[in-house]
Amino acid sequence: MDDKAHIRVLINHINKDVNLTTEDIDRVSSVLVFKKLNKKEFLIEPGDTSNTMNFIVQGTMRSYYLDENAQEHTLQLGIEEWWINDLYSYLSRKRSRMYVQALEETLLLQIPRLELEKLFVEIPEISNFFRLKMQSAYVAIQERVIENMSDDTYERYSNFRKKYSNIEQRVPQYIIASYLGVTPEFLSYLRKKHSQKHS
Amino acid sequence: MDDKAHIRVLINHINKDVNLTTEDIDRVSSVLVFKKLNKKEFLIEPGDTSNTMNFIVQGTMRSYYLDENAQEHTLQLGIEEWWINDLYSYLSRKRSRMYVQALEETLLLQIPRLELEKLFVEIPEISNFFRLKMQSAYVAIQERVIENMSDDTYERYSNFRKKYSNIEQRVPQYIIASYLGVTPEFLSYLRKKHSQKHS
DNA sequence: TTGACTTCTTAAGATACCTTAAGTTTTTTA
DNA sequence: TAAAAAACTTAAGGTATCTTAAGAAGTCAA
Repeated sequence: MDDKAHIRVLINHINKDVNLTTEDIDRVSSVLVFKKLNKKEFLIEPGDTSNTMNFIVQGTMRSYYLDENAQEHTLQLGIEEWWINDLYSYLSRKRSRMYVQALEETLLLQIPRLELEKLFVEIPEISNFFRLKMQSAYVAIQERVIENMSDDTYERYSNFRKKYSNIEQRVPQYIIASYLGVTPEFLSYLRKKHSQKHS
Repeated sequence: MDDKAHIRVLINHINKDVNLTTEDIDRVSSVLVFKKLNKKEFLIEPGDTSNTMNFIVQGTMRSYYLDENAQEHTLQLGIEEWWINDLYSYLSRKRSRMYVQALEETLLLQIPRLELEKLFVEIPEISNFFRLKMQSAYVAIQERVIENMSDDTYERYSNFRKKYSNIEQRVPQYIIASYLGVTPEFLSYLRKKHSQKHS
């Protein structure tokens, strides 16, 4: 796939929610930046400030942070046609405490923040698109708070597999454990317990 | 305090983040609705769809839901000059699974959704204001996911007291427990343990 | 293709948190 | 102001999850 085709993927993605004119598309295309990351390479590290919106064209990404005991906690996972970022840093203009990392060789399309703010003024549909994205990000994360508080771990694991069946196969178990908030040992124990029960 | 003074509180609140002209203020004021709730009265119950943005002029509110074991889980608390809602229902136009309830006699100023959408078009500053609110709601809830995953319960309780020192005194312990995701008994045990250590 | 590294599993002992139940204190209501 | 209701505490016993440690399996790099 060449650059134009990659850009087309992003444009189609946006056009699922709003309607861009041909001029809009050209204008948006003009501010896009490609970024290629090797496996395990970081897009953002603690201390950085996020200055771009990042659309995954190809690959797998995650965001995570280290707690005071140097334990990893995965906040977000993403594959093709997902947005990945530390929105806290991007929105607040403060330094990130997170890592945003490629789990495979990954190709991103980035929109620099200052360009995006111009686009918001020039193209209301772009503003609407990101408002919608923001809303679904909020709803998704609230969903997560609710799930973390109520369901038991195995149920959360099941839900995760249902919801992210496409991601689950591409991500190591220990990262899924760190997403669910348990140790890899315990997740392994649960998996065994349940596979025995259902066989 | 009379109605005009109450409206002034909301306008001042908005004007901390953006700048409304006198006409803007009149226009906004014209769509506001007062709503009074008795202690324990519900603003939203499961099955309802949220159709308003709700600003607390006076009182205390919380949103919570019941899990499959009929356990309460408090998602949001709010006092004077906070917004309270089930944003999931408001944004998605779907039925809520939550309760939004007054913990004291409470006075709200409401903006109906359809009116607000008109305001977004007429007054860009209002649109900006709610975009900012949306962003800080997102950042706050992400903060909460992070905290729930890393810190131990007592630390989360301490953080809660620091962050919401004004709220903590007005809300029963069992609601704080349900916000932190532990049983009231365990929170009570932690409180004792620590008060002994620090005396 | 082998060695080195990364990921996954197993298991024993430890701990945080829950459940139940009962008693005490505080707040609300009549 | 008494009675009822709501909220808080205490304690014993139970369970979910963690920690540590070691080995097995899978993947990557020379």
